[in-house]
Amino acid sequence: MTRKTPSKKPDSLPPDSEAAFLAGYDATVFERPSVAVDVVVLTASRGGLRVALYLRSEHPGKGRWALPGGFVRMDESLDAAAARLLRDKAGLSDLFIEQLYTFGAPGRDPRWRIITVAYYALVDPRRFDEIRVEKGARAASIHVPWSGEEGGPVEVRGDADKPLPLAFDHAEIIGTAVKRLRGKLDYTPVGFQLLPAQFTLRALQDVHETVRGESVNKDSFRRRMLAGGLIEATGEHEREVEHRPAELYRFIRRSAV
Amino acid sequence: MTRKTPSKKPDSLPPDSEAAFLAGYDATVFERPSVAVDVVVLTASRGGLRVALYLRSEHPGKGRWALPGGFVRMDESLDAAAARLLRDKAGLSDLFIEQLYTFGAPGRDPRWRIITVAYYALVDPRRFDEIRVEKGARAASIHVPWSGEEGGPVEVRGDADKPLPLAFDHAEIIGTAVKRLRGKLDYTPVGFQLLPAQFTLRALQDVHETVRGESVNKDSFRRRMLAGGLIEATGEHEREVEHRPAELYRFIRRSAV
DNA sequence: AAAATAGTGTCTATGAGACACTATAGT
DNA sequence: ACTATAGTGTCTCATAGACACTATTTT
Repeated sequence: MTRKTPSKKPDSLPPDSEAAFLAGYDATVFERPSVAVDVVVLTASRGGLRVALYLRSEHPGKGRWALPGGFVRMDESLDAAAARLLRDKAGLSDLFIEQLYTFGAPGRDPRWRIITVAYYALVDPRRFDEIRVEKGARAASIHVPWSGEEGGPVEVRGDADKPLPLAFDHAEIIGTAVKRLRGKLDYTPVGFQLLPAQFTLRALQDVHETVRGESVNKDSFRRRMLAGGLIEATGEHEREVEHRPAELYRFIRRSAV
Repeated sequence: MTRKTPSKKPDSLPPDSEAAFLAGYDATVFERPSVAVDVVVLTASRGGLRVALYLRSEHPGKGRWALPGGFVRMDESLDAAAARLLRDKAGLSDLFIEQLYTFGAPGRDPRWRIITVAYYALVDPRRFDEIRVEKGARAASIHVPWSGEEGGPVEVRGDADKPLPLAFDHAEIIGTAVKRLRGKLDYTPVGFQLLPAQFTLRALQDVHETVRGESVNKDSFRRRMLAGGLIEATGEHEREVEHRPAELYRFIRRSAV
């Protein structure tokens, strides 16, 4: 890692000049923010949207719940850092994961300046429940106080619907993830990431209703999904249900066209 | 600015524990990436999409063209840094500006680790052309080698369609901005940010066609825009044109509902 | 048989595209 | 009068919602 020596540091420069730009450049050699990555691990089931949280046992944010996160290493990309944290803290890999937004308000961490690049990951409920239960890990249900894609912070609740206090600006980060997910649901194949490999149309509809926070028209939904060319029937049917078993479908990954 | 002293640094910790998290935390006291902000200033006219670029006069990237950018100060938010850079480097303020994506590949800057939070700003062609012409400022036209919202790097060209070499990963950053703009055009009032306060429906259609890179149906477009409730007629008409003058419209900012 | 959900067929309302037409400016 | 663009009316087609109906499993 080579560092530019802070030799060139002119006092007066014409504003907006390239030289002024480079002067500002050198200044950061002395003081830099820390850069972290936080991951919003989301799942959807009939009970609603859930997120993986960890209880902070030390200050700051002691006694509050936080997203899995950590600092970016100097030799890894942001995507790699997110994948590493997901693996180390939640024991999950090979998930859909995407960069969400970067949060950098000066006071968001009381210690010093920490800029966090937030990611969100999607996982089906079965794998979500398999998250290694380490000290303090918990699946919290998300309550969205806004409708549509307005955005804003959310509330999370634990067992018995008890509200969980969130550390830092994590309520806003989770809210941003929900907003993004709602926006992508209709136009991308993101919904399938919240389901196991095989699923019924009803399960797919449940996912859409859970994410959007409102019910959708059953007939239209079925037609749209079947006409979309993104799923195909497996020929198999679900078993051990108390009613007529539905056919199982699988998601077709868009092949190279 | 208080710094946690690097006193606590245990050698062996149970993996995935909170203590391990905090150890990783302390490590960053010693080595941190720099954090920059780059702004993609976009405008649309019948000639196509254009972006504001600056010639780099020093290494790295000497002789190449770069987005206006600079380092985030320790006491300002990311949004504030973007607004400051837009004002100082392009002389523009009060524009639509939004965070785009954060680029952090380890090798993207050959000097040392620089993570850049990219923003994009939209401006109408008249104001774009008013950008203070300082040393090296230039409006480059964007050529998009992909269709729809596939994404990927773009090419930029200067006068006489001469290709301009871009510094760092700025071709990818501009491509990401174009992709985002295309995605938002149909579902948000973002198109109006590329027009002056009063505009004709034809001008609005030009903006959509320029951004999307393909022609749209005239009748349907007019109906959609008029039915959308986002614009209203001013009663005035354009003047000094070689044909029937069109009515001028204005964008209605969504009032609190 | 009753209950519950899966899955199908048909009608209707809405909105986009296509096309034909009229209107109004400059030359 | 001719040309270019603005703006309107109407037809058709595709799709979403609504509703009624049939199908298949467990209890």
